[in-house]
Amino acid sequence: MSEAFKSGPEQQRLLRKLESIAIITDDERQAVLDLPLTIRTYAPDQDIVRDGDRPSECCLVLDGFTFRYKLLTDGRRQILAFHTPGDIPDLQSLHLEVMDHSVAALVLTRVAFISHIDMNALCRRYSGLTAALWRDSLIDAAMFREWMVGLGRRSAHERIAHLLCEMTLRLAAVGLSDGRSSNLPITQVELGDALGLTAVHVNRVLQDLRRDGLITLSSSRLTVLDWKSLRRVGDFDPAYLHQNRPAEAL
Amino acid sequence: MSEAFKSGPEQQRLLRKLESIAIITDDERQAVLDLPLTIRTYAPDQDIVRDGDRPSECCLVLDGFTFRYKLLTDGRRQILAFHTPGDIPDLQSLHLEVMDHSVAALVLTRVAFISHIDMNALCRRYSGLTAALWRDSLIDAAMFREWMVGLGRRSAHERIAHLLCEMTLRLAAVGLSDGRSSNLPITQVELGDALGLTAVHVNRVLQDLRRDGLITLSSSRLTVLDWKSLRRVGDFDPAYLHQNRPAEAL
DNA sequence: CGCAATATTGACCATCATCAATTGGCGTGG
DNA sequence: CCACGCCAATTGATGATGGTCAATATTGCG
Repeated sequence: MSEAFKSGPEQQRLLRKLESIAIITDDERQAVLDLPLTIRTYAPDQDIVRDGDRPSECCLVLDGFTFRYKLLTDGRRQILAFHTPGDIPDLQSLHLEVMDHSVAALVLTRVAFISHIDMNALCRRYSGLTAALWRDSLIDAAMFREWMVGLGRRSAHERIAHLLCEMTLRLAAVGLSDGRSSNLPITQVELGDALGLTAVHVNRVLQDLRRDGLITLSSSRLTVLDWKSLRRVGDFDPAYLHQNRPAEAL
Repeated sequence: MSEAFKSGPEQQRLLRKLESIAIITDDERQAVLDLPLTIRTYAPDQDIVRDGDRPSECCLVLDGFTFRYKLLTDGRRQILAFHTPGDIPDLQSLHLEVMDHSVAALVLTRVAFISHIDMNALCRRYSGLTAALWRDSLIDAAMFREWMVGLGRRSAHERIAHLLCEMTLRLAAVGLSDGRSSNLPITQVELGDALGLTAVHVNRVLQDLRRDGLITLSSSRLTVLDWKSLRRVGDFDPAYLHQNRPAEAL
């Protein structure tokens, strides 16, 4: 269930991510490729890191999906983010000792762990990598801000349309969508917990979106039939994703 | 309206903030004290940085309050955060070229600007300062996460009680509250925009909290009469603030 | 003293929650 | 191969939280 690698294809995943958010020099590239990783696999709904933990390593998503969430004392759950391959969902643990939320696998997911010690050594030697990782954590925060707008001020229809736009774009950015159809293994309960809605209401809104010919969504397959309308309904502007290359194809 | 300083009491404000979140060496301390600042003053509701801007400097709150917000196309507003003296509300602009939200003064506010060039030079030379600032931006994100939980999953009463707890604690941390009574110049409209509620509903909930003897709030003065109950109503756990010294006095 | 911003009140209503039951898809074991 | 079981999706009925609209009171302040 757990294996250590030296310079396999897993490091490449991290490298591609970093190169997508900053310019990486040859030295830095090599240092990333030399990073020791520990690979582990998680079942759906299994926790990877828990609220209150004091992690000594960060996790990098390799295959599958993860999500971050917080639980209220009475069991209500708020999902804070969904993560795709290349993401480091608990990067913040590098500088915040104790976790203020949990990270779990959404589906069967392969994860690579990088020790904080190695990560810090890397950052101390290469200020370019520090900047890249810092920037990554800032984009993370930018996505929280946009979700706050949805939770606070958007209607259920707007929120759902917005999320579908965001996920399609993000999956396309890592080659997991052609911008039209994607594998999106998120249940309606999870959508509700992410968007501050009940699963029942999510269901009804999805039916509206289907009826209006905007999307198709069944057995984990999302297809955007009418990108323009979906984008309009969700009032979606991808600026907050801070992707350098504009998604002109969409 | 704008003045340049060398090593005045304004740098002290920044230093105290950094020392509250990380250990700072003597060299680093001196470097912060030598930081060139530009001081400006803003009227209530005046924008300091705007959504879409490409700032070349960061702003440090000296006196007063600021808030960050996003506007929807139809005018709805979501307030993302309130900031007190010592905070750097747009620190993320150091690594994200274009602003994805705006920063404005809540009341008459004095702000110090630090150029990105100076900031980056400082970070390149002192990795401890980089870590401190990075950590600060991660605490910022942690607060967004907690607010997301409120917006998505808490009732109006819970949200308001939670915010009042948070503000009291944060103001106490910078010496602007004794933990009981504080100057909190936030209108009910602004509270609503921060909490995803209407001003009318905020008004009604505040009346409940007053009637139940939890707080007193009028003419910008908040007094917590029953901290324990307020904390219980808001389901408030300050862990997400990542303050090192626990607020045992409360 | 008199505006202008903020707070407050009342009546009415919409969105979304709650509760409960049913359906459908799919993997598994007999 | 099919029945069972489980999980996710769907449907219906009902209701509460919080929104909307509009008027009035209060407060701060020049």
